[in-house]
Amino acid sequence: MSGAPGKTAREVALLLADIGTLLELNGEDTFRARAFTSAARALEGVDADLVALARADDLTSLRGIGSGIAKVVREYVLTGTSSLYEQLRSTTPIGMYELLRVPGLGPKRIHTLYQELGVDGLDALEEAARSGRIAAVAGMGAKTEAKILEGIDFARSSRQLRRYPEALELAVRLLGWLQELPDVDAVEIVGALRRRMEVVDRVELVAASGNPARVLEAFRGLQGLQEGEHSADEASLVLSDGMLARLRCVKPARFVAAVVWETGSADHVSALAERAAALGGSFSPDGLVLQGSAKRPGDEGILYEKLELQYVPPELREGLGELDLAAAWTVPKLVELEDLRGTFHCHTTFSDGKATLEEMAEGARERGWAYLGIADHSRTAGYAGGLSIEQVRKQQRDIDRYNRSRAAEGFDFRLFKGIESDILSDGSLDYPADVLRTFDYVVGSVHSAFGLPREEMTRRIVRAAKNPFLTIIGHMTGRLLLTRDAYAVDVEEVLRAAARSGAIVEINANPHRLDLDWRYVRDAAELGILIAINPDAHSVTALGHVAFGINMARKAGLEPRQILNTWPVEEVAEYFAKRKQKS
DNA sequence: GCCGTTTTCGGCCCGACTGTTTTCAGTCG
Repeated sequence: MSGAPGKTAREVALLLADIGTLLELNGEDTFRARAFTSAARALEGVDADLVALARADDLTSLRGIGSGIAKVVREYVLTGTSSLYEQLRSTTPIGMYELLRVPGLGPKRIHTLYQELGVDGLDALEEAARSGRIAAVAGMGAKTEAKILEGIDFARSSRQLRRYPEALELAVRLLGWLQELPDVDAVEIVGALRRRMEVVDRVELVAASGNPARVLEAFRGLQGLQEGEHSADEASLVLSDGMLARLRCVKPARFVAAVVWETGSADHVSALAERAAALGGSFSPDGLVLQGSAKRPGDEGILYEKLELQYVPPELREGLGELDLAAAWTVPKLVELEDLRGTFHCHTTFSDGKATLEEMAEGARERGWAYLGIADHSRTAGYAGGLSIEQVRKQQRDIDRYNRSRAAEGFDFRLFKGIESDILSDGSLDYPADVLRTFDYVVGSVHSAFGLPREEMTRRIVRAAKNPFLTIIGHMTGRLLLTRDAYAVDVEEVLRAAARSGAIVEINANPHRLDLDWRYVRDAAELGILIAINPDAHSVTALGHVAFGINMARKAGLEPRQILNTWPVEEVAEYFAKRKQKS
């Protein structure tokens, strides 16, 4: 759990990104800070042995890394620490990070507020705003102050929360550490994380041991963690970055029941308890009792069976009616990652992607996929290198050429010609009809004018959903988890329009989005809407984001057939062609 | 701090929007 040398590229990327943020917060030159940020991004997808490169003095061969950053990386991978990072950390109050979560506050203003008013965290920010001192700072005024005050609640509410991948990473490390303990017989990640929730407020684990007290003692002694609350069979710790970790440790005979108890939502678990009571028994944190005797189910399936229920996968244990399905033995056979044969929303170097068309295609083939849809940004998205009509034509020629050469080589793989077209303010798409017609499919997304009134935004997206050129509605609400709320839109109304027009709805699998929200995906599925799981990948590695989308599809109870990317290539092509015929 | 067949210095994705301003800075996507 500590900083041994031999860092992975990912760990180095995290360090460089953190340094970039710290430099910004310290009011350093924007371009210097950006150099660290872009070096971090460049390293994210790199599969290089940084230790070897550092030893060979060859780090600068990597794009985005010059002599200055090479020194930082070298020190970090060889010694496990970075003096630049330590120095920045020691002079930057920890609360400054939280200020970045306040909408309307960027690094410049944060630095100014720190210099002028000593604002070093959310509490100080609120105090300064309430006393009217922010409006008095040069360059800011009453409106800025009011907006900041509004944003503080948002920043506070997301303080302890973590997105799934970050929480999972921590949980896996704790899991590995626990598995190494000689006293531990078994460990399982439980709670919201095991239910694959998109955001969690804590990491929870259950361990089995003949000596729970000793395991909990070791857990409480973990390096770098402060002790929180604890009771007889559990301990909680607040980690240095504010995340909460909780361990429950029980005797092996109680393990399975404890795992089920700690995994389900409160509603799911109380429904299980009701079920046990109806059978004349009981289900509690201590275990399952039926016919007067304590049961020791060997696995979770047996526990559900003893309650005369079909097994319920963790993703569905939310208390949303899943026990009715389990009692009727009609739990859906949930989609799995292996069911995917391709995906449809990927970017390339034609717009703001990091990998070329060919690299993305090869990445998809290596995953065993049969097809990949390329959907770069459309021309209005200037900030993301959106494609002019000429570039569209060029890309389509490249795709045709690629497909021909694969076919000639006998490979069973196909690229689809798509585009992520901006849905403009009036609900129209971003190219004239004669250009839209040339795509196999169109993902329509909102990237601008987020502040439209709810009715207008709904009208805008409904109009797009009715447009026969639009095939898939991309990230429906524009939310960025823990960063930006969904814009105001009547999702139900858009879904009804999509159901009528035959538009597909995307689960954007980027772990920062996971949009459409799985709760609405349930509604979409009930309306018979077809779902696409799209990684919104800007690199080959990010194709793997589809796994997060699968999590959401499973939470929504989807079976493979309800998801376009599980279909064989011929059926997908046919669906696209039919959709276009309506235009 | 990075980068280079317009540059080893002087740029750095770029345009819309907002609020603060009297010509622009900061944020956002």
